[in-house]
Amino acid sequence: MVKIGDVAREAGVSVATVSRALNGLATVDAELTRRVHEAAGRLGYRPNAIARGLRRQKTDVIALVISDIADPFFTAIARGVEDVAQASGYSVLLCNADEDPGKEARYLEVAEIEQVAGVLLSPHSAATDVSRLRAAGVPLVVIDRPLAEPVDSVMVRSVEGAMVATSHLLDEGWLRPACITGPADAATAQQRLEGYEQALSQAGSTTPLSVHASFTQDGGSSAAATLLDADPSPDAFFVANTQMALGVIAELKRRGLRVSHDVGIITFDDAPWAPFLDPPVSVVAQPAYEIGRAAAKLLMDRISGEETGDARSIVLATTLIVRESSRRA
Amino acid sequence: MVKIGDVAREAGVSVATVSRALNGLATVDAELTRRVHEAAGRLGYRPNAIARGLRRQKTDVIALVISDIADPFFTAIARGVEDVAQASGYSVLLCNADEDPGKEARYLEVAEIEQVAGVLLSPHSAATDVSRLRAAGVPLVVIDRPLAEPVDSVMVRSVEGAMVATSHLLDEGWLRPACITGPADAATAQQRLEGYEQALSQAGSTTPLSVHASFTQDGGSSAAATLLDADPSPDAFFVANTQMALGVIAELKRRGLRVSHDVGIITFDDAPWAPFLDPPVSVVAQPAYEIGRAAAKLLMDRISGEETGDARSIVLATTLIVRESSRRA
DNA sequence: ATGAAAGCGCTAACAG
DNA sequence: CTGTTAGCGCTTTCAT
Repeated sequence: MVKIGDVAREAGVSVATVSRALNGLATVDAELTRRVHEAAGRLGYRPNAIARGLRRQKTDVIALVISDIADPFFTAIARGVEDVAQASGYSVLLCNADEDPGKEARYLEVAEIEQVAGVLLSPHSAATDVSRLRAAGVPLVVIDRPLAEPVDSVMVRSVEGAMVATSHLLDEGWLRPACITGPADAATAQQRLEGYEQALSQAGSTTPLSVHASFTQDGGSSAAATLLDADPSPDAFFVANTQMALGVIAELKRRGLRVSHDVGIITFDDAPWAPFLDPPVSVVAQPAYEIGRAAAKLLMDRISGEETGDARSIVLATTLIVRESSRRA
Repeated sequence: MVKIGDVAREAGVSVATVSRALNGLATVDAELTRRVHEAAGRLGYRPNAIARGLRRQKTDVIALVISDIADPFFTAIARGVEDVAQASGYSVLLCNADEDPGKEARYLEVAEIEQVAGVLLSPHSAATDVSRLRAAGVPLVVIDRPLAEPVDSVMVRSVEGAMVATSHLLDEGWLRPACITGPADAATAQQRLEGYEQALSQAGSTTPLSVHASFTQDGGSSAAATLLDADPSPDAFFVANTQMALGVIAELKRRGLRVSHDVGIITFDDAPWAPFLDPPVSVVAQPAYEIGRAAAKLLMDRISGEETGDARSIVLATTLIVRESSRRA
């Protein structure tokens, strides 16, 4: 490994000068700067990020803790984050909490001991503990799901989106829409259920009918099965994410129920495949990539110290995209 | 920040003893070990990974450089990697090269300067330069795509899988199957094309008809458009990945062509949504999660020094899953 | 504008 | 078995 001392010798200057020149500290003579860069190039020198991190008490990596890497919503966020992080010279430590509070806690600890410059987090629930991070003064931006305490955040109008989706089902003439949502302790699961319930009560229609399940395809399947076995059973579903929606559709298929003829479906989040299912599925879309970008920008502002004020909150809107699955054929 | 010295004082021992006790170095008196752990707990001490990394000249993170985070194939790999890495106490720095050699090179450099313990890489092409990593003695395992030099790797029988897929199309009675594959410089794109061509020449059938495009939905769409406008045009498609397949299907729909009636389709890789499209799409599936696990295990063996021999190579099989899109209705 | 030297927090010789 | 201490490679005072 070639280190800064080697470059210094090669360039005939001190290590301090090499450090300054390489970090663009302006206070270095142009000629020396040239010699340093030349020497560094000749030697193939790469500054050791660990050593620098120790000295600076902070690294050039930010942590992104997402809830589920298999969910296109989160990978889209990841792309947004990555794009702005990279533009600012930061690497992204992508952590998949997998909707598991234990894993989430472990990753938050990793972020702490790895001295990341900041963390982006979609907290499993409002109870997620970020006290150590905050005590350590690590900039934090929360994504998609709220936290109890005030903190920078990028959210979408989740409750509103859920209301819109449910109302749309009602408008289409479905009589007993049910809600299939995520784990009871997950914030987004609660919000989507809440929006559903509000829409129902506003319409003064049927009693709510909902079930919690894991945010996965299997979760969607078993939730649908439970609901379909109930009496009376629902004739439409508002589903909390696309992975669950796939499961619901699978269960319907299994039972020979035809979407849009026998039962209506609409789901939270769009997915690349949604327009191509049989029938195409209606969704409430979230601007995932933009969420990622916005959150990363907020974080960069904190890291750079450009922003020091109170918690800022960005709230993005959802978009209802009606395809066929929610229509009554 | 509470540091090792604070714990030492609190426990009434030296920093060396704290370090040894916390790292489970056995050579510490049980009573002292207890006191150290107690003190550490009381103080909420977390060892600084950066400082440790500098001293040990190596961190507890491995880098996983994948080609496209939007591709379910790679996210499944990521899950496999993460699961074994975590079990061994490693964090994963997940890097999305985005099929861009420039980004890939940058991430490889990040891996180097961040002193990661090892790297898992799905190289964009055989020309991907890993010389610096190797010179630095960083353990490397290559995934999914071969490298020119000998190195630990986990591959699938890609060419064979492509042959099986193409032969299946021929067996179903399609007369002019075309191949839609990835960028010309991407190794997997080449392999899939190669298998396609071999199947065709073996069958002594029509001249090959293929086009390279980006591994995305848009890539699939435009490739399909090009092919469909050709004369004579193909009556079936072997598509190199699921994202492209979605694009092909979109283009077909746009033109009013019905899959399995007017044209057949089969794609490399399975996807959760594949069974639910209209019609369900046939695939050649890869054991993505297993690939991730196997690769991570290989890497762990190298990192631990348990394995020091020549490059090992694991080759996994693909599975033909016939649904409806490839059938001739 | 440049250099010498002091650390960042930890681990691992080395001494005892 | 435990403590003292020398670094890991870098940045950043502090002198000059």
